[in-house]
Amino acid sequence: MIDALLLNLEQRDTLDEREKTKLRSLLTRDRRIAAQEDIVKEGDQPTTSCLLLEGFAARYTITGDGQRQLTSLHVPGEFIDLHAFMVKTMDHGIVALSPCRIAIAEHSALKELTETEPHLTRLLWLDSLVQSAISRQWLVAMGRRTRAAHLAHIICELYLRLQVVKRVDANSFHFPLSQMQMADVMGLSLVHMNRVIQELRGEEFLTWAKDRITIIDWNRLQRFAGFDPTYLSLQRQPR
Amino acid sequence: MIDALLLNLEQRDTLDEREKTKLRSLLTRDRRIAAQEDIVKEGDQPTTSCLLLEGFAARYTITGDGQRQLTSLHVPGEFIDLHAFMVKTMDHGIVALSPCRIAIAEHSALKELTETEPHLTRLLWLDSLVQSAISRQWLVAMGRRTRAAHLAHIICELYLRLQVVKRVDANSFHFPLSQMQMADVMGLSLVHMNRVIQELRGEEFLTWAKDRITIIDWNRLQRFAGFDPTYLSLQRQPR
DNA sequence: CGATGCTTTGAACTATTTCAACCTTAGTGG
DNA sequence: CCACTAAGGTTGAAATAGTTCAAAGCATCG
Repeated sequence: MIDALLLNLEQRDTLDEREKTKLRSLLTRDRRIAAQEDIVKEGDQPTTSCLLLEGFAARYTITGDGQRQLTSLHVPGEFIDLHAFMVKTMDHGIVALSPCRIAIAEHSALKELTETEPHLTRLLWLDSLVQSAISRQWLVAMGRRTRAAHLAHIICELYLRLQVVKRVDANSFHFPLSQMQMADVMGLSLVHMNRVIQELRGEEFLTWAKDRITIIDWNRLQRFAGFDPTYLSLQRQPR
Repeated sequence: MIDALLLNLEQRDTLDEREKTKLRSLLTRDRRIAAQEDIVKEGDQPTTSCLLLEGFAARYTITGDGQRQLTSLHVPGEFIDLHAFMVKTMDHGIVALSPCRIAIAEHSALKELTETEPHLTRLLWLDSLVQSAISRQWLVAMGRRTRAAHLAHIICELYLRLQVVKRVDANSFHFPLSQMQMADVMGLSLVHMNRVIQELRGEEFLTWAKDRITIIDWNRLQRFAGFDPTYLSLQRQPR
């Protein structure tokens, strides 16, 4: 069930059988969530944390005047609210952007893991550090790149994150977000988002139709985006 | 020496004497850095991590076309590159925005701490989670708030973070960043940054002259910024 | 077939950048 | 002490980027 999590962690370090068993025993129950439904709401004080098994999810915040900003996108194999176990109160919501399946871990079991499994603890901590690094790159893209380069950067990043968990097929991947949802990722209006997408299409970096993105020229796209994958920490080494 | 760190951690949970001693023994050497100098460079693979003791520091990334984006600001009591101990290669630089003093911890000692001190490990992890939460709020402000509200939000946040480590004096605090540095925080041109600052001055939310910001009306500023401090996790509770 | 939700387009309006000065302050050497 | 300089702050005006409003196109579903 938790294959995607193992792919994610084993991309960055090696796990022994005992550790894998421990993780499996941590994540027992699973749950299905419909598209557009909240997985966790702002203000919640959950007693469990969720691992995304299938689908796309996002963190979001609604501002006082009702606008929405998505602050991260999540793909299978990522913990989406692991931090709730130390932070206690959710300062943001998490929404399923497509039908999702999640596995659930009790906070008491996570706390016990930090007491008895220092290596696994470090790897889960690393997972949250990679998520931080992603947020920083999003800030760079939002603040100092052109909108087209910002979008290209997001697509490069998703391509690699999805590749790790075997959700990439040749040069294409399933990507079910609407242009409005992407506008909420990039902080743009829907109209402008549409024009930015057309810019990438026009330059023939990619095709994007229905629910599928296909990269036409990875190297050119990467160069255009100013994308450097260092921040994803994708090398396997002892941590 | 590490008083600011203790203020930071004890704001969120209680520490016993043994733990405080452990932290003191971790952070031995200290170092001074001149303003505008790099504390860590992008691409470095440090074998130590730094705690900021005095001054203002920032993470930054330079884009391909030479523009700079600051992705976080740091005040005394915060670890600035704790993550390097698991992430190995720095994907961004860290610069001293004013003269800084830092304390240094060996990665080997930090790793040992994760093996023997689960409670302290969780608190350091929490510190990195709060930094994540801050990045997310910056994304919201950059994407969906007016520029004036974005600036107001940053100031509200700094006010509380500085208050925790006793760097606030009544309603004012020392703030040595130039308008160009602030423009690099907000992803704006210098000219526009200047106009946004004048907007907050004009509304009499604050005064900002020389190196000092004074809040005139905290409640009005907070309301204008759409600021909700939940994300800073400032309540003391067992973690 | 009609309804619904997402995408695309045009045009007017607003926000932001860029360029080019000028102003103010603090420090430096004569 | 004063003239000079450098760095940061402020201003105006033209150019570019992004939003808003309004409408039309295009699939999918019952």
